[in-house]
Amino acid sequence: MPSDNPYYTRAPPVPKSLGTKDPLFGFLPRTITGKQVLAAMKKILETRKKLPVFGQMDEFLKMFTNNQIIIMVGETGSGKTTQIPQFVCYSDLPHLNKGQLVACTQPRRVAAMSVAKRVADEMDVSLGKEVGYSMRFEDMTEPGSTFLKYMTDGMLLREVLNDPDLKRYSTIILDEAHERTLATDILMGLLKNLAKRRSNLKIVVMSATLDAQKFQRYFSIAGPNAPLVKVPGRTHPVEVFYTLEPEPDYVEAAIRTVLMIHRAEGPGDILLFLTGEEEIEDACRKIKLDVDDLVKQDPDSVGPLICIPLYSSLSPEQQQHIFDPPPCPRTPDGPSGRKVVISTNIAETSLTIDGIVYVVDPGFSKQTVYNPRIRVESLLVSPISKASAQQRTGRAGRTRPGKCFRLYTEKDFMIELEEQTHPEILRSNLANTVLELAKLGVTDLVHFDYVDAPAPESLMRALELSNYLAAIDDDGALTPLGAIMADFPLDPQMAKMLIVSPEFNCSNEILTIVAMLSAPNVWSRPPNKRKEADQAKALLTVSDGDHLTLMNVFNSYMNNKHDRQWCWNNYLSQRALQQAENVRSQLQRTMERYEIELVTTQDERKLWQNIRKALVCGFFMQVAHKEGEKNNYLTVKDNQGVSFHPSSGLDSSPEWVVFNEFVLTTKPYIRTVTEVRPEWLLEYAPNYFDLSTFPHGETKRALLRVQKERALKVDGGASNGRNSPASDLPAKKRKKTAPS
DNA sequence: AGCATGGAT
Repeated sequence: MPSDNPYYTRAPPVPKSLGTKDPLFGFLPRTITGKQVLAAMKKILETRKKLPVFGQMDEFLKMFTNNQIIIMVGETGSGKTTQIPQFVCYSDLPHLNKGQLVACTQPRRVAAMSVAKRVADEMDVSLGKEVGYSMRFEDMTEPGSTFLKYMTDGMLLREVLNDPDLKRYSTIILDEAHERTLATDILMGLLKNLAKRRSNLKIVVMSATLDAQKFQRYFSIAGPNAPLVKVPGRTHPVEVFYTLEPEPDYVEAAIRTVLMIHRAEGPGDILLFLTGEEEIEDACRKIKLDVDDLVKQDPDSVGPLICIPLYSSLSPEQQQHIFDPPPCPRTPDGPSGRKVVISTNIAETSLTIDGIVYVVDPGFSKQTVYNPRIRVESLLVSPISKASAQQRTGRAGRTRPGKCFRLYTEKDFMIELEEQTHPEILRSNLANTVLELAKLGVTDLVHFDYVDAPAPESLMRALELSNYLAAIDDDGALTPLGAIMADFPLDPQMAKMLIVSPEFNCSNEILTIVAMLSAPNVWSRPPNKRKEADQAKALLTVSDGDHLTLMNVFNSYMNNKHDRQWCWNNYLSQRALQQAENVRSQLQRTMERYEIELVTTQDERKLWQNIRKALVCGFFMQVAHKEGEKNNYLTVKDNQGVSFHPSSGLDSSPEWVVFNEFVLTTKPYIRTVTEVRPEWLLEYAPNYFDLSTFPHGETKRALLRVQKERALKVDGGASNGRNSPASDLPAKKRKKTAPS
């Protein structure tokens, strides 16, 4: 996406770091001497020179000069992320060619931003000018000036959709390729292909050691293997301990281990990996109680200890606590204090905590698994891979030699753990990916040159969905509607619903609902304030459907002028609501590009009905039908038994509902549920609800009854007989009447 | 009846 596009906002400059590591630390304006400046320059250069990768500059540049694609392997602390892109700039000299850029992708936003800042400092240029970064909602680049751009991998993937040749880039560096994010995997496939078309494009793939061979073989376009540059890391040794027997209860074992370390090991902070919010908060409470007991028994030998939880739904301010210093000894010469950070796998890659000397690794994490047969993504607690275990271990050796306690046997590590975590492309719903590839003209999705090919069944499921949504025709080619859908940063169901919503005179409302569904959960429910939070939620609930409740929350937030206190009083996350507002305006700009009108219906009852009709146009494959008297529902066609998620505010138990997602936690649940009428299913999704091919059962019988009633009505002249909007492009100019 | 990662657009 070009940076001169008004679609993106410029973020305020990142404030200069005041840390003691900053080469300008202690500098006071208008008092600087030449000696100070030289010292700062020397300091920057010396830090760079100490990086292992610096010694291999010449080797890298030779390899880079002579090859189009190279693989670069560097462990943590090698300096590859900050240095290699600079080396490439010295080689490419992109600033001589106006508008030319070197890009370096990162899987995470924070990394793109902080690395760009560091590199701007090293090159002595200002961030956002010569060196910049680009990610969703934040473009810190200047067209014409920026020649080195750090960006998220998803951002570059978006950019390819509109400029398949990526002509502005002289070199593209894919960093952290071993993480195998969906976006990086697709980019690898596309870039391998693009390299054949653009001989002047260079590609550098940077990864951890284990995967190098795989990438070398995959990118072997000029020989049996793509050339490799290998740089050692710079970390401290970590001693690894295993349990002798498998631990039946890993949380209990983890707590025991933390206490053991606290009593018996020397100073240094602890990092414990658990799987989720509840488990973490629980462990924090238990450890605190146990330590209090220990201190009571033996105050002279047990130091104070603080527990700090870390998971993604905490606010950035709360996350900052991981950098708090450990507590002071209770008496000047008493036993030293210790900090325990209890974290999800967010601390495995995304956040580094200095001062960690001990890691406790029970060997589990929550992972999404996709089951294409029932079209369901679910979160499961699963054993981690060897690569993950090593990554966790490494977190103990950032500042000095450390210890890692693995709560499983060495035999289990050797035999039971997989080498690598399965790449995301093998574990995901590919609906978005299929549209993106189709937009790039990839028609044979099964034979696309993937690093790891997804299961054909996953692709078939995604193609089937796209076809029912009329985004892809029966020959697998993208329809004009599909081309528009691919441009929205949304799941195809939501894109479809948004694009057809002007037909129902409710695009204004659907835009809000889609934005809310794309944002993080807005409801906060603190464990000690559950009742109050539920009461506050009840006041904002619209009993006709959870989608309408989401809309109501957003509108109330706007009516209350984004008030912080109002959010707080109503147990709502202001961060999530702000995010929804951001998404909403981004989507609105995309709508404007395609002249999709923003319209509404005045009559409130009609409006709600229209909204539900638009929902059906996108989510007709996610419909459940009530079976029997109680809260028992069966999903249509798949016949999966489901219940409403406890968070649902829908109280009337209607016969037919659409749902936004299926979640498998303690039970199969459907979350965010709204009542719909069965005749809409037949009218707006006739292909999917073709009863002649429908599985037999109560659902089919109910639909047949509806069909019969409809036929009678048509004879009475109630239907206007026009085409269903579910298969059409939106009409640009429409009458302001809602369809009957 | 009982709310469950983390990353991206």
